[in-house]
This record gives sequence, structure tokens and C-alpha cells, in this order.
Amino acid sequence: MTQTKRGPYKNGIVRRRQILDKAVEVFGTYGYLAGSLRQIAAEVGVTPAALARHFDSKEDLLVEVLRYWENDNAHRTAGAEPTGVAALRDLTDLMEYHLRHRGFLQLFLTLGVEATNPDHPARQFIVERYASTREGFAKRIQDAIDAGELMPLPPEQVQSEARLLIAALDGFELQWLLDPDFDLVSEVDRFIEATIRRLEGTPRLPVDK
Amino acid sequence: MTQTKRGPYKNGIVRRRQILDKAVEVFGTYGYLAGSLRQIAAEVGVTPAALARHFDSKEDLLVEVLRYWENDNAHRTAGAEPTGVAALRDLTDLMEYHLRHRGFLQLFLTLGVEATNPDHPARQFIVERYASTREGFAKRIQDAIDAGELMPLPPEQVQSEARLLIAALDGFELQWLLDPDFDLVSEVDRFIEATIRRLEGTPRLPVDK
DNA sequence: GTCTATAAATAGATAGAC
DNA sequence: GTCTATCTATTTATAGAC
Repeated sequence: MTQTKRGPYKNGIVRRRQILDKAVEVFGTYGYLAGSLRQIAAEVGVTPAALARHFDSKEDLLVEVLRYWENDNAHRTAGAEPTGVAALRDLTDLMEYHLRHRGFLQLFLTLGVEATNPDHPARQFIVERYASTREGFAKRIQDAIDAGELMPLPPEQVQSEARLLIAALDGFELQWLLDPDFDLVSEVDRFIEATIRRLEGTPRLPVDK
Repeated sequence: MTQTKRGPYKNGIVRRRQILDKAVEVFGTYGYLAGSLRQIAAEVGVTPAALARHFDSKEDLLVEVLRYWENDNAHRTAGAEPTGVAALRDLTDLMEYHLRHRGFLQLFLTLGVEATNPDHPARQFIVERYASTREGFAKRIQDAIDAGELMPLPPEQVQSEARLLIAALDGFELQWLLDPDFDLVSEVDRFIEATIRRLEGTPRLPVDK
């Protein structure tokens, strides 16, 4: 049981992670379709054949890349999820995380648009990811409602608000990727605060159409 | 001056437009990098060599495609731009236009993300397009403010609202491309109306932090 | 204006030496 | 575990016949 010295495997694991990290970068920059294994291999400093030892095919590499980052939040927080409107304000922290992991953000936005094509190998993954993110956001909003921090809304409208949150975040992130000077965090912060005020149920004059 | 019978040019012009239309579809579906001239040629029903007669290179074709659709609104409206908050509500019509021109929408969203890469041939075009769209939206909001339909806002906040409009629209459109059952028009409509109510300046209880 | 043919580069994947 | 070498397919682009 000399678990301290199982040397041979170690290099393989390190190399595998190097490849995964570079794949995030290349697929994120050029997309999965136009990104090439050759470029990933070259930038890692190995030949394409070396990649084949670690991943069966290009598509297999994509799957492993997605699996690598699947647990979104595990990468970011060590548990301790906030609740209520604090959970919404926590989205600002998510943006700060994305600022520090541009490749990750770029990968998922790039794949999201690419997966618009029904034949894309990551389509199912992306669609399911959007669905689960939507459910997660809806739950945060519902929790805030249940805690009395936001005014009650019918379920469909909670879903709509969750979809709006995702849309605005995706859109802001795209604007930041196109222009790094764009202040992503403060814009998202402003949006979140406006959303909270809008949903707080402060008295409003009724609007007649 | 027999302008009625300049036959030879006619076929060329028709073919050229066929190629442009198919290029929108292919570049929109696979992106510019991964989209191939061969596929465009094949789907038009000609050989790749025929494309070379009309366009100098792949990049030239992209430029011409972008130029072809540059006048966004000219394709949609025959003048008669609405003003004030009506101009904001007009965005719902823009969404309906996009629903009927999925390829166009897909092209600009795909290129927008792809142009995140500084070396992308369409980068400058996309960046400038976002800037001019932002200015257009900001002008609509400012007009509504000047007309007394929305409460006064400092210039930076007008810009922020314009950026939010673009972000939400992009994000909603992406969600629609990923799920055609998503009701794009009604979600955008709901968002626009909520935005107008939020900016109308109806009395609010002050929020103390 | 479109074709066939082909050049030159690059793609993903595999076989076998070390 | 990585290499060299090679296979097959696909890419953009060009040359020349019709």
C-alpha cells in the first residue's frame, strides 16, 4: 500500500488537465467546430497523437471539457449558498468570478450560440444547462417571495423573471467580451438592484391601458 | 440606350443574391470560421469555383454579406420611425421581424460571439454595430424623456438602460434560438412594458440602504 | 458564368517505434 | 506517455476549357 509513490499516473493526470484547460481556451475562442485539436496540442506542447492517448476523439474531448466544468458553483463557492434577495445580489459575485475566468465564460457563451444548431454535439448539454440554471434562478426568486422580501408572483411570472435574469446576464457578458472596458460588475449590480426594487412591491399607481 | 435588354448581367445579379442568402444561412448556422464555401456552393447548386467569380475570397463574401444586411431597419420599415415610448414598444415588432428572419438573427448573434476574438475579420463591424445600436436605443430613451413620458435620467444612466435593452434582447433571442417554443415576442413585450413602468417615474417609496 | 482539375494547406484519426 | 509517419477527408483558392 505505498500510496505515496504511484508516480506513473501522475504525469498523465497533470497532462490531462493541461489539455482540458487549453481546450477551454481554444474552443472558447474559435468555437468547437472551428477549434482544432492540432492547435490545442501545439499550445500544450505535444503532438496531436498525444491527445488521442487521453481522449478518444474530438467530441470526447468536448464532453470531458463540459464535464470538467459541469459543477459550476463548486468551482466558485464552498457551499454557504445565500438565500432570499441576497441570493440575487450574489449574482454580482458570479460576474466577478466570470471576470477572472474569461475562458470559461467565453466557452459557454460560444457553445451556447453554436448549439443553436440542432446537430451540435453539445446541444443537449447546453439546453439542459439553461433549463437547470433557469430553475435555480426561479427558486431563488420564489424563496425571496416566500421570505416576504419580494411581492408574490404567479409561477409563470417567476419563470419569466428567471429567463430575464439569464438573458440580461448573457447579454451583458457578451458586451464585456466584445469590450473589456465595459464595467460588467457595476452594470449587473445596477440591473439586479433595479430588478429587486421593481419586484419588492413598493406601492405603485395603477396603470390603466 | 436599350436599357430594357441588358440580359447578361441579370443572371449574375440573381446568382449573387442566391449566394448571399445561402451564406447568411451557413455562416449563421456554423459560424464564419467553421462555415465552408463548399457547402454554400453545394446548397446553391454550383461549384465552389462559381463563387470565386462573384467574390474574391471567403472574407470578401463575409464583408458583402454584412454590407447586404447593414441597413437593418431598411429591411423592416419603410420609414415612419415612431418616437418616444412608442419607439421602445416598437422593439416588439423588431422581434417579430427576427422571428421571420431567423437566419439573419442567427448570423448576427453567431458573429457577435465569434467576433469576441480580436482577430476575427468581422470584429470591427460587430463592435461598431453594437455601438450604433446602443446610441440608437439611447436616443429613443432620451426622446421619451424629453417628451415627458419617462422621468429624467443622467446621461450615463441612459446609456446603461440602452445597454440593458440590448443585453436582454440578445439574451432572449439566444433562448429562442435554443428553444423555438420559447415565446420571444411576449417575453420581450413583458420586459419592455416593465422597463417603461420602471422609468416612468411613478411615485416610489424611497429605499434606504 | 460555370465547369473540371488541381494545388497547397489543414483537419481528425490511427499504426507502430521507443 | 509521447513520438514519427501516414491515411483519408476537407478546406480555400486558382488555372484553363467551354
